Amino acid sequence: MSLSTKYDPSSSESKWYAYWMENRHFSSQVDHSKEPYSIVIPPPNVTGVLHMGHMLNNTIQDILIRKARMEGKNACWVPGTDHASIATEAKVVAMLKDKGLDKKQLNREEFLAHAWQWKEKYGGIILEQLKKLGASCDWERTKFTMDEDLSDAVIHVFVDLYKKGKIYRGIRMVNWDPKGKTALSDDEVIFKEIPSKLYYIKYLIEGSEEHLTIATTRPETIMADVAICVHPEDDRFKHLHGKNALIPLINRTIPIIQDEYVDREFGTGCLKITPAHDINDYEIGIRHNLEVIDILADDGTLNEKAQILVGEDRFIARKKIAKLLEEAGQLANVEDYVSNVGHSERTDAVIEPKLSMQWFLQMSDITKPALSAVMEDQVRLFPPKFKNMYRSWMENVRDWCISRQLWWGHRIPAFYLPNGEFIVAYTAEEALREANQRGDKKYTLMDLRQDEDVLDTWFSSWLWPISVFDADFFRTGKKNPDLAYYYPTNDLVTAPEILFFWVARMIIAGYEYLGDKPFRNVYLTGIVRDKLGRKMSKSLGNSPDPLELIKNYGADGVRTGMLFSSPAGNDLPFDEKLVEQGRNFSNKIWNAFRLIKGWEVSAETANPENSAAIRWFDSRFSQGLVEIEDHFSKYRISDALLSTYKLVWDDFCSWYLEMIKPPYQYPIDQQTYDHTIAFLENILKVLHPFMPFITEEIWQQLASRDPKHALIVSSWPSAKPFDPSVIEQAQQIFETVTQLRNVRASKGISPKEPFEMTVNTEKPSVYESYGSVLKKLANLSAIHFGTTVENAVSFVVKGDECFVPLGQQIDVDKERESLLKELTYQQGFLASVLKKLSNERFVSGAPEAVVENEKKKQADAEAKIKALEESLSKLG
RNA sequence: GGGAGUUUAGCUCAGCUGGUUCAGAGCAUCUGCCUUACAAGCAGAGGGUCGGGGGUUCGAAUCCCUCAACUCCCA
Repeated sequence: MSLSTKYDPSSSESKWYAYWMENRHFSSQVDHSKEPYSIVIPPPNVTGVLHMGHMLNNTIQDILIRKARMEGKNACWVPGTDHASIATEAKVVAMLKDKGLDKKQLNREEFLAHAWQWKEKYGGIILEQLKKLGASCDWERTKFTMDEDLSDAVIHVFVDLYKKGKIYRGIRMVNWDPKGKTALSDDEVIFKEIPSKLYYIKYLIEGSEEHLTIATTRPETIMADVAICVHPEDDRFKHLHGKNALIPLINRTIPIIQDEYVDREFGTGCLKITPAHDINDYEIGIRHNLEVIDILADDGTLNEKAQILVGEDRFIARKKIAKLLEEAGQLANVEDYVSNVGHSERTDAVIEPKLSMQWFLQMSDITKPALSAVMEDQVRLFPPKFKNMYRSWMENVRDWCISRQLWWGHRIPAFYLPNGEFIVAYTAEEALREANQRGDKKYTLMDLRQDEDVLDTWFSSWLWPISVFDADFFRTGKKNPDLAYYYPTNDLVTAPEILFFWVARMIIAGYEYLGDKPFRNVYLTGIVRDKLGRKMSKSLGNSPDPLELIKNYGADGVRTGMLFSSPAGNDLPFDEKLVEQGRNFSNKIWNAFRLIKGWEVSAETANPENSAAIRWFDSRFSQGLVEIEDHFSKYRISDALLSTYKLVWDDFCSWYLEMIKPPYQYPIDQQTYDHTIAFLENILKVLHPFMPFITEEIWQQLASRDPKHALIVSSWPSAKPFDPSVIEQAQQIFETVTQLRNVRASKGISPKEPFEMTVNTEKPSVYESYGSVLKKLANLSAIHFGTTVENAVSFVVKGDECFVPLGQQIDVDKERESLLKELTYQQGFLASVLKKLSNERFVSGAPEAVVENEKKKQADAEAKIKALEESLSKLG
């Protein structure tokens, strides 16, 4: 036989993936004779490359989809990518910069041409990488959130929600990057501790000689002040209520107001209110109906509203104004201070809070069905602990800011007229028509100016479970056959960090547009961390390269390795050891196959001695399968894998194969061989979702099969009813074998030296049917039945007393000691059981089954004690 | 500041509505083996009183209170 002792994954992986693709095993079409089972992939960014999080996430999806496929369902896993406005635009800007091009020199169309070029070149990389992992997506259905039809869907939804009155424009404070001249999302802002100064500035109270002093880190913004705020309960300032103060240098009058927001302990207890340049001040400004004065231009210089230092950069202005204040005698003091300052992830510029006009989706009503769907388990979260988080978010949700100051994305379909009015319409033509119906003025397309902003990426991906099947639905309002058949999808597998950003919003869109959930179950994976518990990230460089791992350990090894320690919702502390374990498991399976493949089959004889082993494994397999199915039904994928692992390694390899294995160079009988092949085939089926490549490889080597009978489309095994006593009996034999091996190991006797064993039992038939097994696995030369043996080591298994005569090798004192130890334990056990049973309140209070169980324990313990006492007396 | 979660063997985790002397699994560790399927392996063994304290109960890892540590979300 030429099979290597080591499984080599490299050749079979590409071979079988190509085979599955060629035979279109991943593809799915509407077929009403079959139950649909669908999953939509959480679309990775087009900028993305495969990282460990994707590996975990997509492995789980692939396991679910492969199992469903084998269960005869019409399994459809839709892949795709999302356009990731911010990340992609940043990439493209960086790429242009490398080419010596500045985004500012390009117009929108030119920039987008570059962006699409970039997308065509790099956008598919991550999907190709998923294939290496074995992902059985229906690639013919691959979608991209900026595909023409999906883009149309987004625009239709925007128009629709606007017409329903759910989308509005409003002012909002954004993170402004004065260097990049763009707004940033909160995720793109990095906070750093920066040493700065706290300036104490004196403001004159109007109509008096008195001053009050405020402390600020941003003296350059005093020209934008609109009030001074004190705490209403603060006795130090009660006499100032209702008075006004004068801003230093420019002498503008501002009111002194009271608000509980003020921290009396911080600084002087007086707060200057600058709504245009601080989010908290902005909110106070709204509460007190204050005006907003914005003194900063987009590039971070002071504008004419500042009145002084116009045109100066904000940091230079800060120094200059401190000097001016000092000269005017209005700077009381300067202290060193460390403040937490937001910086742009990309330009490192200090972020400026800036008010700007944005588009919002009103969330108060639209979220209601989505909240109850999860609370009432229409959509089930795994693990369910996330329900709490989900609820608190949905109950306190704020309106969703859906506009972004970028070019790459879905451009907002709002068209402005020269008079400042705007019209939301699907196309410019429609907007024009409406504009001309509105009034007597006649406009042309040239008069319309479309909003410059694009929509938040989530505003397209929230439609994903609908639009991948039927993007036209949003236009036609009629479901196409795909949507009618595959929606709602079955499972969604994603990370808890985007439970709100994405999952909740998909549920919202599902109910808003189809009146139904987008998926039944949401499996939330953990975050893959390194050994030190840090999140894996490119900047830390602590993430292994997934493709490298696949190369070294095989895709099957990596898949199982990742799952070994990955219960739903728990973080996964990644360790290459896990992947090694996965590889070793592949190897174990491979070698079991090598053993079986190497057997010569003799047609003539059946070997009746193997029938007990066959009967046992048949039962054990069904038992194991029930356990595995149970784990799957609860989305405990990791536990399902571990149960499979033990079924294969311990039960099939370590026990079953050892039991039936013929001696070297002897043939195996036909009957045992046939059963063994059938067992192996079932095992391959159960393993397939976890380890698709090696199982298909072995499956195809076991017999020549046509594509219709490939493992990937074979039928999932079903558990047969089994007799638990078969398993119990085998368990007894296995324990006996272990005890016998233990005797050898503890006494330093070679496994090659045969033993004779005498058993004192009431059920000799068990030992008779497993006689050959016992002899083979424990190297017994004979099994006798009897009640006593001189000079023997003895042990008790389930009430049966076993003796192994060892002649001179036996140390009577040691034997007695170990028997006594066991006896003491059993007596203690019995005592505790009896104590319970003699307790009136236990017997009357506990359920009958529990009491019954205690009585059984009593009987077992008594039998064991009796056997042990007998053994002791025989030791003399 | 508000809310949630976690804390069980060296590591990662199971332990459902309290009931076997209940303390489990995998990995790691230790011992002995290259026994012709597999040293990426085989056989055997050791290891925790369930974060601390208190309570309820015939009985608590499991329920309640409290303290502590860690994590996350929101502000």
